[in-house]
Amino acid sequence: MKLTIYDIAREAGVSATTVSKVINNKGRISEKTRKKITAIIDKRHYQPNVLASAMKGKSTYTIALLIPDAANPIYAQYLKYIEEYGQELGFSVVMCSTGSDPKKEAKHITLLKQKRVDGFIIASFFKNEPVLRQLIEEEIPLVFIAFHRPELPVGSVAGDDYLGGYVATEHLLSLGHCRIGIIAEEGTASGAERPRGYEKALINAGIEVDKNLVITTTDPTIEGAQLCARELLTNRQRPTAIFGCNDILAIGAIMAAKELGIKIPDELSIIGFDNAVMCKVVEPQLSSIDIPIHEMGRKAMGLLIQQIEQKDNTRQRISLLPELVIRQSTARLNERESI
Amino acid sequence: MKLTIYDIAREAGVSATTVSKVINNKGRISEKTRKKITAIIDKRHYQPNVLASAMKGKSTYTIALLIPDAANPIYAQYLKYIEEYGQELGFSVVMCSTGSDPKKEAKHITLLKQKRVDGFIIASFFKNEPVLRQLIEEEIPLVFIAFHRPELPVGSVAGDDYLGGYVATEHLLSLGHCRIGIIAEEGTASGAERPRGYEKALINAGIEVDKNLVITTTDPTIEGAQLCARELLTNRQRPTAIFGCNDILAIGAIMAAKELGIKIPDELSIIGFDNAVMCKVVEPQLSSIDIPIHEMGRKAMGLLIQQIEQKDNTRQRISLLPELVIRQSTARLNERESI
DNA sequence: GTGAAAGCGCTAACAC
DNA sequence: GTGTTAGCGCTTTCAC
Repeated sequence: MKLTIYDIAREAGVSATTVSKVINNKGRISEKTRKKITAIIDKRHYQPNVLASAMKGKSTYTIALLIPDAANPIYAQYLKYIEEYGQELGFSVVMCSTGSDPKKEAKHITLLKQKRVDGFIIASFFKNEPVLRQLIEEEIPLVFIAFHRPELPVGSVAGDDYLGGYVATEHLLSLGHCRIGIIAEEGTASGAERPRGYEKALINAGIEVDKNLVITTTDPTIEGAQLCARELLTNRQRPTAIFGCNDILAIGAIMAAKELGIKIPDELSIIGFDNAVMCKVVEPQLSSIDIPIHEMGRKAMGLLIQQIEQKDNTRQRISLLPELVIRQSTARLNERESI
Repeated sequence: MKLTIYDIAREAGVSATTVSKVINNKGRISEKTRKKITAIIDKRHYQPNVLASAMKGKSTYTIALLIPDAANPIYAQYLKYIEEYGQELGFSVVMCSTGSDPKKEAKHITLLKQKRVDGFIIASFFKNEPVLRQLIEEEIPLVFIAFHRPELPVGSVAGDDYLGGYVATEHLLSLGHCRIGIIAEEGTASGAERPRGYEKALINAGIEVDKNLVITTTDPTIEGAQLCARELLTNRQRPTAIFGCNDILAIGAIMAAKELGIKIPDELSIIGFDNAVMCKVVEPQLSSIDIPIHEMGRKAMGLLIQQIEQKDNTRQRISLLPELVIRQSTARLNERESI
């Protein structure tokens, strides 16, 4: 703890400068002194103080990840993979749960700027526009994950939510379903794109979008979705399929169907989105749209590091392709039942 | 970014010291200069450089949380609540996934010591004993969450796993089950305590522990547990109840039962541990043992902050009481079936 | 090849 | 009440 570069220098009979050069592989050092110094460093378990070197303009090798809710399994996965890649590169990641609250967002950003983190990854969305613009203006390395903001000069990587919504709906369509309900989540970026894909797929199939079949909820929990689904399923003309814009929403729909004695998939097909672990656990197992989260996490971290290290100005927008995963919750429309 | 305390001092026509004192509420400053200085700080959006003040021996207001796997929903919850409380107190938390790998553990600790984090919270367990002892020796603030190490002078907060195992087993016993299988996880702290509770409950009930009914797995996934459960259920004399030492393990058992056409809870009762969200999603809904994770997270953070701020030496060991949550996967033993 | 000196932005004695 | 000075541990010219 109290061991400094001077202690090492003294023991090696050289100056602190020389030791610093050895540590950072800079300048010309004779093989002999280099060996001697590294030997002493090892012996004493000397570890340079990152704070001090950061003070001299070097990086802190720390980045911040802002996510709405760390306990949400999907976000937890982003965190995992971002951290995993960061670790390989020698970066630490500080995790910030914002609870989607603009005040907390601002508080975190302020604090972390004071701590001189090298950059930020913002997941899913960000409400505090002024703070965001400030970040961009100050040219602090910044990357979005799980959403795009095409109008902003910020790199981003996300699953293609629009396409995912399209694919999910098309799957249902291909099974003969025409009356397809959708439960969407309000206020998130994906909450807008996925329904757009849904609408597009319907229109392409020559089906008019029925507003009675579209529900948007502000309570994206199983219970909240269950409520929505109940509404959908007690319609005079109930849908034969439901697209839940994420797996939680879809599971809420499964719950509602069970409650109402509606058989899945015989009388009702349900598809989710995200392909979370839960899909394999519910009964029936939930068909879903898989997003390559691992790849997203690494790509986002990669983008950020690029900005940090090379002062690189290219801002990429990366969309990763979703994939349909068919399980037991979707089936061909049973003509007799559909009446 | 480039605004320093000197810029503020100059603008206010005072010295940097005075500004520093205002910021830290130290020494005597006239109300007039204080007002003037704070006004300028606000106007210029000046934010002190935490690195620089940390260099002068102050804290970094950053702590590290080491967990085996960030994507595990249970750990993600610890993270969430620790971060939440930390934030209230002005602390950032850097998240480290160790993958239970001693090398990674060491790498993280080394790096974070270089970054002068104020302290560490280690979750679930820690393999690298030498590194751990080093940490203790250096008197770096340290707290364990989700496990105890009574022989070490380290504060810790955990659910009472022993009691939890006892309660789970007793619940099964009270329903008339005598042949109770258990699927445990190898290598974790809770992986040892929960089975101990199970054994104690059996012994108290006058039932001998049958080693054929105890399985320990190194693969704590649904699939891994499914394998174990299959083994248990294809025994010549199969158990009438299974205690999964965590919910994932219990869900694996549910899967195995379904696969073998064994009805739950009519022919087989299953209980899990942790009371994760998944319990409500599986069919039948899983009885489980609830651990007050929120409280654990806050208590752990509180313990750590105490050590950091007050150089407090009392090392508390806090055990939080688990609670039985009965759902649909456990039922009274059907005498006819039990033969 | 190596070292002396200056300074990153801040705080803590210790004057005044 | 306020300022001067020194220094945290490191890196970086620039001189030798």
